[in-house]
Amino acid sequence: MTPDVTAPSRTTYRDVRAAILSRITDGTWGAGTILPSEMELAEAFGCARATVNRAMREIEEMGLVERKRKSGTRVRAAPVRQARFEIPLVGDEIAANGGTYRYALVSTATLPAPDWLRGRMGLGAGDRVVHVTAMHYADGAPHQFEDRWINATALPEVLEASFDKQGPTEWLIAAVPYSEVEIGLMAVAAEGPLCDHLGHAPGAPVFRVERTTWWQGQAITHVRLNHAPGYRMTTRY
Amino acid sequence: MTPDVTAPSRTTYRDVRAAILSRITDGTWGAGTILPSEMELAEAFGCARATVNRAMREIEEMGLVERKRKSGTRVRAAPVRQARFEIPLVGDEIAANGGTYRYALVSTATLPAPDWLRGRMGLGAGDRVVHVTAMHYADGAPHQFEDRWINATALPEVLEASFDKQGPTEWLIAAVPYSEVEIGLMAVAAEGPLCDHLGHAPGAPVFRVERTTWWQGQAITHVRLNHAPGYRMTTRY
DNA sequence: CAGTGGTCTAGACCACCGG
DNA sequence: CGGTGGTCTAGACCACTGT
Repeated sequence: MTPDVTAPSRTTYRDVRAAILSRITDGTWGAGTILPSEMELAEAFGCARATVNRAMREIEEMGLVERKRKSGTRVRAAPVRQARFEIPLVGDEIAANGGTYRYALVSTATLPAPDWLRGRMGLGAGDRVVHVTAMHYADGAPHQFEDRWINATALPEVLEASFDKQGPTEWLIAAVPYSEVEIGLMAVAAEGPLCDHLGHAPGAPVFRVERTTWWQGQAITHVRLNHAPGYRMTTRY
Repeated sequence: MTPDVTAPSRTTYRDVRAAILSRITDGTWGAGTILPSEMELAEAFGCARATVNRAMREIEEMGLVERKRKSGTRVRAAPVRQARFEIPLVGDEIAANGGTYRYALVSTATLPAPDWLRGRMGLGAGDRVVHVTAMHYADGAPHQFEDRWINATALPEVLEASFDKQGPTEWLIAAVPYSEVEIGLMAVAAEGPLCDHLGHAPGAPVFRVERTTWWQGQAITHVRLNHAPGYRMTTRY
């Protein structure tokens, strides 16, 4: 047997995905087009149907097509655009950008949960929380002001924790397994301690990330991450 | 043969995924743990390795585990948290919240690309752009001020387009196949026409989504979507 | 080198749903 | 009803990488 010299490796699901994607993005298969069935594509590409299926599932997940049994796969008119943003630890984010990270605890206190927090976290009247504020610096300049509340009823260990050297985020990661998270992004006006710590003028626009974390149905922590002027959250897709 | 009355259907990849997830989220498999190999899990769950593989791939995609050949699957210490935000058409977003949507064109103009835009979009000195500004209302109240620039050199049809009744986003979706997008989120201070249209006081914090769209290596459009006070972008995961 | 994940295959059965 | 996607299987080969 003379082996096939041009030895084309098998068709991979990446090949199929790329081929289909390019037909969609170059307009060959415009919005509303029904794509050939998986069987037909498998034959056309010379591969198994499972391979086409995986390619198609990924394209569907990207939001470019809509799949339904019997009716087939249709190119979406208005792609469900979804952007993915990485939510790294602030220290990692700064290091990734080549900066030097520094952490500084500002304050800690244990107190009954204020009303607005009880609503957010679904706490009862008797629940106590630990309130931590801290600063994160990049290359010596203020980068983020962290304002965090931790449910001491659900997580009594927090009463023993010190956040002198280690930020509350790191402590929580070690203390609590994976959890459900609700994130909100917004623009707010700088006021109070925020101005002092971030060097904002009062009323200046602050980019804020608000995050509430739940574990097994209980709210564990609520945090406001307030960013220094000029901060942008970006992504490509 | 008496058929199995309790007829357990086969183990699906969802079953496997749920089982593994619960062991991770309840702390049974804490951060750093090396999970059993796919073969072992397949045997344990009584299913094919491909089924375990699919479950594991999805868990990996959620950012909970890290997989490497030979070394196996390890539970991440600091989960690469990635939040997915839906980026719907503003009209759809308002309708989804039960509001009434209204669109109003504010201005259009054709002009040479200003310097800052040439940088963003990679345009040459001679390139012309169409500048469109428009308002989006929810239940009659200002919701979003859109400030968009479209590359007329790459997309000459835009010169004939009217944005009286239809927003530029809708027009672009119909005119350009799927494209690559760069998104930035930020907080800025309200100024100029923004104040008038959104009802912000000058200097008030504005949540802005900036988006640049590319198609086949060419920048097609750059848009700033400025939101009315109180706007939040939220997601859960 | 050997173990782990990465992927493909050929075949099968099933669930859904449009005509 | 019949076609389409959804999924599982058993087996195989491969690519990477720790030891």
